[in-house]
Parts: sequence; C-alpha cells; structure tokens
Amino acid sequence: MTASSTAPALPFDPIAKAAQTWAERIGPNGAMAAVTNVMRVQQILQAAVDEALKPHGLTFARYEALVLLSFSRRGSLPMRMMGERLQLHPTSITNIVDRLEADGLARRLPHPSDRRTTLVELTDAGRDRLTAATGAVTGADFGLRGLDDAEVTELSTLLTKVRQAAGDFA
Amino acid sequence: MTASSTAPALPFDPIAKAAQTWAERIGPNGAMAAVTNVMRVQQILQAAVDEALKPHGLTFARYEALVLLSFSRRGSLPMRMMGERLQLHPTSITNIVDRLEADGLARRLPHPSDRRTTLVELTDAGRDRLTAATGAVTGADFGLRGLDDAEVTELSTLLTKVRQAAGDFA
DNA sequence: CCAATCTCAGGCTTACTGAGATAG
DNA sequence: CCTATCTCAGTAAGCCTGAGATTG
Repeated sequence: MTASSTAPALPFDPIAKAAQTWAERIGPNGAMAAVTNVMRVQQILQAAVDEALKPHGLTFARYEALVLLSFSRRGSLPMRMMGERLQLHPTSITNIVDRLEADGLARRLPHPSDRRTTLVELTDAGRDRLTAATGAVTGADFGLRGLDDAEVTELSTLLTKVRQAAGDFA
Repeated sequence: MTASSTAPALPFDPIAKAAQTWAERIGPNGAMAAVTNVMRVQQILQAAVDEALKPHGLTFARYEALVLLSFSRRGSLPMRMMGERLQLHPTSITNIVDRLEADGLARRLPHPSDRRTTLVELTDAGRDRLTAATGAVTGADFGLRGLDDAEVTELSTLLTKVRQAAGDFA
C-alpha cells in the first residue's frame, strides 16, 4: 500500500545531486530540493508507519481516524467533522468508516437531533486496537529518526508555516 | 489527481490541536505532529505542483523524470538507473516512460552493448516541454510559500537528516 | 544454470466526480 | 425550493506482486 523502497540505497544523495546540477544549469532554487525532500520523506514515513501498523490491521489514515474519535469529548463525531479534521474527501471518510466498522473498531450511530448526520463512535475493540497500535507506532518513533527533540519541533514549525501560507487553516 | 482541498479551512490548526490533546492524554510526542505535518504538506505541495504542471500535460513524477534525463551527460539513461534515482519501482518507470513516449517527449533506445537494457532519451519536444514546465513550476515557487530562503534551506537540512537516518542513501 | 532487465497482467488502495436519497 | 449530509457507481491514477521473455 505504500511506496517503500525498491532500490538498494545509493552511495550519494540523489536530491542533493539534482539540486547541485539544477543550480549549475538553471540557477539556485532551494525550493526544488525542499519539495523533493518533502515528497521523499513522506514516502519513507508512510512506509514506516504502515509497517508498524500492519500487524494491527490498520493504515495510517484509519489510525488517524481512531485517534480523532478517541480525542472527541463524547466519544463520537459526525462524519462531516471527521472529514474537516482529517482533511479528507467525504467519500474517503465513508470508505474509512466502512472499513473500521467492518473490523468492529467503530460503529455508526444516528445523530439524535439531525437525522441527516451520522455519528461515528469507537467500540471497545477499537479502543483496545488503538492502544496497541499507538504502542507500535510510538515505539517506532513514527518512523522519524535522525532528529533530536529540538529538530523535530523545528521541523513542525517550518511545515506549519507552509500549511498556514497555503491557507490550510486560519 | 491529487488530494487538494475539500474543507473550507478550519479556524484553528487541527494538527496542533491533536498534538495538544495527545500530550495531555498520552504524553508529549512531537514526532506524531511532525509526521502528520509532513503528510499534510506533501499533499499541499503535490497539489500545487500538479496544478502548475497540468497545463503542460505533466505530473510531478513525469516532470522529475524529464529533469533527470536532461541532467544526464549523454542525454539518455537506462530505465534501471531512472528507477534508482527517482526511487521508483521498475514497473512505475515502465509506466512513466510509456506516457512520456506516447506524448513524444522521450523515446526508448536500445543499449549499444547490453541488449537487456533500454535507454531513454529526451526528444526535442521533451526538452521544450521541460523548459516551459520548469518556468511554470518555479514561477509557483513549487507551491512552497511562507518560508524565506534560510528556512527553506533549514527544512531541506532536517529532511535530509531523516532520509539519511532511514538509509535512503549512504 | 543463475542473475539482471524490462514488460505485462492483475489486483489493491485512494481520491475524485456526479447522481441520488433523505432530511433540515 | 434550496441546502446539507451521506452513500453509491464509475473513473482514473499510482504502486505493488508475480510471471514471463530476453539477454548476460
């Protein structure tokens, strides 16, 4: 399901090399290297997290959904709100909830007042699964190694700036 | 083809909020927030770059392939090497080259000495297309806004550390 | 005989569009 | 009558596995 590696690790950094050639021929452009770095690191992290979650029968998207549900005050959320928080298309939420429900980790409930709305709630099995999966994923540092705590914070700060500039949130 | 938005922008940062709740209930874990940030920023950048490339009939993956070919000394590369450099599965390379060839941007050539190997070479049309696409994508800063030059460099430095720790290159 | 390179067939996952049902 | 919420069907893309052909 995820990128993951195929190549046996190059003896040099292909992104740095491309950036160097780019600078020589086209002109300095750090954005190119930064964007490629983001793309590649995303692949690496996705593969690492999916690997840690695989024994628990979850993907990162479904894991995020479980976390979100467990964080809600009432233990349930409208599907629409899940889409907003997870930045996913409504039909993707339908798909994710379908699978969680099929695995017995969540269940759909009718909204008490708005009958258009469907609430999603964690089951006990979902809570247990989440606990186990969280252990696996934090045990693997979410695939994020090579950075100390300060650097991890710095990384989040920089990426949050990018998201804000892109209008991801107000 | 790409994530792109559905939600109308939240009034707060959902990743920061999740990180805060996580810290309260489970314990501090900056890695979770950093990983989620990488995932989301990758979506944003992918959407921005694909948008800039769409008028030129290219995806980011195909654009990267064109750049790689244009950077090669002889103007051609074996498909196997393209896979190594772009970190892609061999069948994905086949697919990308199929499309580039169908659009007349690249062509397959027999390797002069090793007949198992297929070389890929840019056509003149491919070179022109690449020039135009590069203008579009750099004109959009590769979708990377909100960071100054020093921050862009810092971002690449941090992500390169992650890649190296993950064994992406030696 | 074994390894390397590429291709093809098939399947899986994801995300989107558009349409429809139900409800406010 | 119009909007909101969710679901379903169909489409398209990407990547993967496994098998096969050709060559070294």
